[in-house]
Amino acid sequence: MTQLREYLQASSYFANLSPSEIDSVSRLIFEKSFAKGEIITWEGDPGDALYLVASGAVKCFKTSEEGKEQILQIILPGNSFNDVAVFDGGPSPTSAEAMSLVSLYGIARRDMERILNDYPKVVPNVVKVLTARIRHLLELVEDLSFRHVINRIARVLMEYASDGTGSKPKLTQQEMAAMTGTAREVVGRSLKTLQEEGVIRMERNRLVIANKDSLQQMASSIS
Amino acid sequence: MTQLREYLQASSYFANLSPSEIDSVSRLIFEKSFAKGEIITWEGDPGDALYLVASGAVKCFKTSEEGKEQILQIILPGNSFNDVAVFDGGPSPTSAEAMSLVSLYGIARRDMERILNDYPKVVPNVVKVLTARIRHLLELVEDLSFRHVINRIARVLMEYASDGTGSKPKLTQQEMAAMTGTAREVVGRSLKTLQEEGVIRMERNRLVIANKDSLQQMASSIS
DNA sequence: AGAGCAATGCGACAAAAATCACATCATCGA
DNA sequence: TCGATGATGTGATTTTTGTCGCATTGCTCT
Repeated sequence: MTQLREYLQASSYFANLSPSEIDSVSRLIFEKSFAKGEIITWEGDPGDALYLVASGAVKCFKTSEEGKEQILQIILPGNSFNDVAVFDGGPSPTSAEAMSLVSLYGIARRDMERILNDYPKVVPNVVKVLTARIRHLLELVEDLSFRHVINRIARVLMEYASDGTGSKPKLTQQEMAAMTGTAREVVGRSLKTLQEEGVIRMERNRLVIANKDSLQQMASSIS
Repeated sequence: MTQLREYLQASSYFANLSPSEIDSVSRLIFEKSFAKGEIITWEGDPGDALYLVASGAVKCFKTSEEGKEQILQIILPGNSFNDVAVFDGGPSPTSAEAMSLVSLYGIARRDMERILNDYPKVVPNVVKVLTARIRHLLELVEDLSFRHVINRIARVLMEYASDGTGSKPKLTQQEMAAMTGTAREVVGRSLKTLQEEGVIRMERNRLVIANKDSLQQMASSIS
């Protein structure tokens, strides 16, 4: 329980609440776990609850009629998903799947409404989370519209290079493809190219950034 | 002035305020006009003010280093832009340009903060505007990632077919290209294809939807 | 009316990305 | 330890999209 309170204290939604307020909020939270590969929410489901990731990683994605997948965001510990549907009452715009063993803190929609009402201090936080989401999506659009696949992949590598905390999951080529809106084979070939250019290196089945500067350059350049 | 109050009464931000509250809000608003082609906000500018479109049309877009343009949204009367930067205090993520003679109602950031503070009833509206923006961007990502150019164009045609109110501006091929993330020539070819298939028709320099059903089908299909 | 400029039309070609078809490699359970 | 399954590597080929170059057309502003 103390763990939960500490988590809330550090979360983007409740960072500025007093200990006693945190305490009230914590009483509304339920916990839930999912095994790797399990679906947490389906696109189109009603947004019954908002989830905060306590541990593990969750991917938010859309699926096309033809089965292609586009990952919109990988949610790491400390961040939330399913916010949009909870706040506007509409159907969830994306599906969410556990990328690893995941444990979540959930808040039912009703309770979130109550919290917003009772603790107006939370409002600016909500607004910040939503605007951050918008900025993130704008970047994704920019990526899809302006950059070539190899540059998008460089960006993914920059962002998801393991930081030692182990919170960022190792990505498969399939997942990188879903993040960059392309096909798995194309990712493989791009990685090969990056390798030939000495930007990255494969070490015993592990991808290592060999030249961070040139990767950064690839990540920001357009062509 | 009455006009302004009526406008606010109907706007997504202030719809549920009482007449006297609307009155106070209206005193904070300044008016501004722009000629067709004028830039209203540059990407990267501080978000000093939020704008509501009173008349005309405004395009929000990003520009790549190479000069390619991606339109994110066309803002028609009743809707707002520059919200994100105003609410999170960061630089504006997009540029905005007048697509026609435009008149705007502006609210300075400070004043918007004050309004949010004084009239908590506005909060849910803000949240709704932001979530709507997120949903719209998710659709754009879906489009860019899943659909071919010709299907995206069909969607644009469906959405921007003149509705008789005259608020939707006639789009050039260049603009459709910027909306669908492609090149002008490709738009031209796609329109030609749609024409050959009898889906649309060109009448004295005016594009007419000949078969709404098949256009709808093109717009929703993936391949 | 005509100059000038923006918007189009269109063919030819280049480039990027998608698709197919397999072979190979890793890893994780039983 | 041995399959089975999932993840990769890779060539060949097709589709789609992007680019170039230029001719036309249409509109706007004197």
